[in-house]
Amino acid sequence: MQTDVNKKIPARKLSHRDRIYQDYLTRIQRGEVAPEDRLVDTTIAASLGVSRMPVRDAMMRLVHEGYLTTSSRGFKLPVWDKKSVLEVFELRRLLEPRAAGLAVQNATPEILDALTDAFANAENTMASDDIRHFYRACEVFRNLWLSAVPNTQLRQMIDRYLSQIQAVRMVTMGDAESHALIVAGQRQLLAAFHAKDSLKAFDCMTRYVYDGEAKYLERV
Amino acid sequence: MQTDVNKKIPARKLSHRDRIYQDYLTRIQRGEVAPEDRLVDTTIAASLGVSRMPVRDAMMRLVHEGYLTTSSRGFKLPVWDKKSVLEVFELRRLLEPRAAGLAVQNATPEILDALTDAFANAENTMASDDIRHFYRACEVFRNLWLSAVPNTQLRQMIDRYLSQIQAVRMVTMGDAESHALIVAGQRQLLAAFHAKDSLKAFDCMTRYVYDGEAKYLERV
DNA sequence: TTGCGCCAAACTGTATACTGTTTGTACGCG
DNA sequence: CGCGTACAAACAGTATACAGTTTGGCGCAA
Repeated sequence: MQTDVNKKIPARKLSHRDRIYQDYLTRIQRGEVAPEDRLVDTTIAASLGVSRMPVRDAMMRLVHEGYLTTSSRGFKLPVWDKKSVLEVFELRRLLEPRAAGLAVQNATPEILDALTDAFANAENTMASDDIRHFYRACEVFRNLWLSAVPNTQLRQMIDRYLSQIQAVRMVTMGDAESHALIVAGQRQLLAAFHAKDSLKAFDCMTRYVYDGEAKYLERV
Repeated sequence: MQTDVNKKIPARKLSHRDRIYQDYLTRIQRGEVAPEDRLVDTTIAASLGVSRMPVRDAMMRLVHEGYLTTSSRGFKLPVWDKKSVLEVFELRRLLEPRAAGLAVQNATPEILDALTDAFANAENTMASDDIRHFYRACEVFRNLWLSAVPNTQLRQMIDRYLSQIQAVRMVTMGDAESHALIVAGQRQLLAAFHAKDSLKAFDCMTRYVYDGEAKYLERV
């Protein structure tokens, strides 16, 4: 099919496979894929006007990274049982406080400013009707402080499991109480960043994760 | 080509892709792939009597998991710079002490026995001429106590980065001093397991990782 | 109506082919 | 002898085809 649309531009480095991977990764991370959706490579390929192979490659990569599962009838979102979610909370308690502390030590003024803006945005959209919008603001805030973590390996690990438990976060995102908790945690973390207080960042990240776990346990 | 050798046996669940993946994963983990080796899908496919696709799938999976890199001329082992290695040591300090503590609490008598045997094996082969043999014994010991970690997510994370820095471990495995350090660490950990002392396991794992890092820094 | 089995469609895994790109090399020009 | 260029081979990405397997539904019988 039409694979040679714009071959003249050498800046076009990304292959179909990588673009499809990125596309569906962000879709999954944004919660735009429903648990009942069945992602079938042939269907997606037809809709994109490419062959099955690059779609298949992208889907299988997502499977290996834990974002999808393959169940002999299309790719689907994995179901996270309570045990796995609690295990991830334990991981978060181990990694994120340290990451926050390191990020504080490493944050540039630009990141600080961006973080301040992102927090204001999240705070404003907290009471918004559109939960999705609030969620996106939180995502921006998180990605910002994570970008200041100098330990690349650590950052990638956090990135990985955080987006995997996306569906779970949607669950606890339902009520206003959780929103207030999240924004309060962000506020404290932001204060720690401004104060260059890495220990405070460590502590408030610890509390933040614990609070999140408690909220999750409240709602099953 | 011959894909239908033994289709009658329904237990034969593994696809070519998965078998090739497993095969090369263990080869990489065992250090049987040299840094200068170039793994080319067509060549491997020809040698295995299968088509390029399953080999390619397996290689790309290994790439995405960090075991290989794709450099426009075959797949090769990734080069780990000092910074990345130190970052992984930081990760290990965060995760492995906790994992060891949990493993102690969760270890069954069978695992304890196996661990004792594995330690004896490692101790015996320490002075052996065959470094590879000693290394394998250490691998067995490590996999054993890791198998007792109840937190699956945590275990998988440790598994992932540990085998990635395989090449690095080969570096520090060179001298007898390191061997003694490793065996001493294993002895203490084993004692903690027998004493059901999870805090001791936590502490001695912490020291073990620190010692490993120091040894690495000695040898650049 | 319910249970059983069969069949067609859906889907996965693999094979093969083709295209575009990169790399190594050898030849020609300076 | 050095340097650039062009050509061939190697290799990655994608397309297409096909076989084997699973699934869901339909018909038939109890």
